[in-house]
Amino acid sequence: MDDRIMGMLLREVARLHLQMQRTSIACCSGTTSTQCFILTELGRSGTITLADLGRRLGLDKGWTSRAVDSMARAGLLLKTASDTDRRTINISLSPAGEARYAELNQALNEHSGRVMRWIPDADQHMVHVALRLLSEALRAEAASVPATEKQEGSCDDGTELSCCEPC
Amino acid sequence: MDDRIMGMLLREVARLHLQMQRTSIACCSGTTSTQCFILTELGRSGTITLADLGRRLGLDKGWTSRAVDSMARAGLLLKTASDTDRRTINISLSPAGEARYAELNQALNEHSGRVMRWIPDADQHMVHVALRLLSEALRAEAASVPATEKQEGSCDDGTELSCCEPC
DNA sequence: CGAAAAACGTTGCTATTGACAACGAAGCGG
DNA sequence: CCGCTTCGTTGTCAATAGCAACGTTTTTCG
Repeated sequence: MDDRIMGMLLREVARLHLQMQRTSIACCSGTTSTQCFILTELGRSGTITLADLGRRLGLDKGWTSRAVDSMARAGLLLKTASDTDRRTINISLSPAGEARYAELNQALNEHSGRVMRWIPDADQHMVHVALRLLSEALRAEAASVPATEKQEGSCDDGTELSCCEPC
Repeated sequence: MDDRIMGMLLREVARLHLQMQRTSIACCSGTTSTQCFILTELGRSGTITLADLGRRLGLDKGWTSRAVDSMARAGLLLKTASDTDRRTINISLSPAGEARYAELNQALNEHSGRVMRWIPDADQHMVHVALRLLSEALRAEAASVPATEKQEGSCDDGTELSCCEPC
C-alpha cells in the first residue's frame, strides 16, 4: 500500500473534520474546541484526575489546569479532592456539564450523520470498520513512540531530508 | 448505521492524528502546523491567490495574510503581483519552500506509514477506500452547508437540545 | 526509618493561532 | 461616474498552548 496516498488522505480527513467540527461546536454554545475535548473525554471516561486528563488529551498540565479551572468556574465541572491521594484532584462533570456534554454530542453526531449521508449505504459498514481499525492503530502508534522519543533527540545527524525516522 | 459510534470514531481519529502530526512536524524543522497546511495546500494546488488560500484552508484572510507574509520573509514563499488583477497577489512556493514541502511530506508520509503498519495487510486496501470515501463525503458536506449557513442564523427557535440542525 | 526522587496541581511568562473589524486600493455593474 | 464588492493589510483581542518554577504530597530506595 502506498504511504503517500494514505498520508494525504488521512491528513485531509483530519483537517476537514476539524474545520467543520469548529463550526459545529461554535454553533451550539459558548463552548470552544478544547473545552469540547475536555467535556467529551470526561463524558466517556467518567471521573479522572487532572494529570490523567491532560495526558489523555496530549495537553500540557498547566494549560489543562487553567482550562479545567475556568470550566469549573463556569459551573460545568466539579473539582473534588481525592481521599486516597491528597495531591490529586478528581475532575467530573457537573449536572450542567452532563447537559452540555449531551448537547455537544448530539450536535457532533448529527454532523457526522450528515457526512455519512454522502456515503452509499453499502459502504457505510466498511467505513465504520476502517475507522475503528484506524483509531486503534493511531492509539497503538501513539503508545509505542514515547518509549524512544525522549532518548534520541538528535535528529540532526547528517542527512538533511531524511529527518524524523531515527528520532 | 449508528451515528453515535461513527461520530466518536471520526472525532477520535481526527484528534489523535492531529496530535501526532504536531509532533511529526515539530521534529522536522521550525514549521508549525498551520505553516504545514499552507505548504501542503500550495504544493498540491500550485500558485493561488491569498484569498483563495484562506478559503481553501477555512482560515481568516487576515491571519492568512500574516502567516504568508512571515513565511515569505523566511524565504519559503513568493508573493508576485498578478498582471490581470492589480488587487490580487499570487502565492507560490519558492525553491526553499518546495524543499520544505518535500521534507514535510516525507516526514508525514513516514508517520502515516508507521500508523498503517498497525493495520493488517489484508485490511489496508479497505482502509484506503474508506478514507477516500470519507474525504469526498467531508468535502461534499462542507460544500453543501455554506449555501444555507448564513441565511438562517437563528438557532434558538425553541427546543434547547436540538440545536445545529436548522442552522 | 529517612532522604532523594517523582508526581501532582498551581501560577507566571511567553508564543502561536485565529477571529473580527476597519481601512485603502482596485475591479465591476449600472 | 457612483455604488458595491473583492482583495490584501493592519490593529486589536481572545483562545490555545508550551515551558519553567514552585509548594505539597507520595513513592522509592539506601
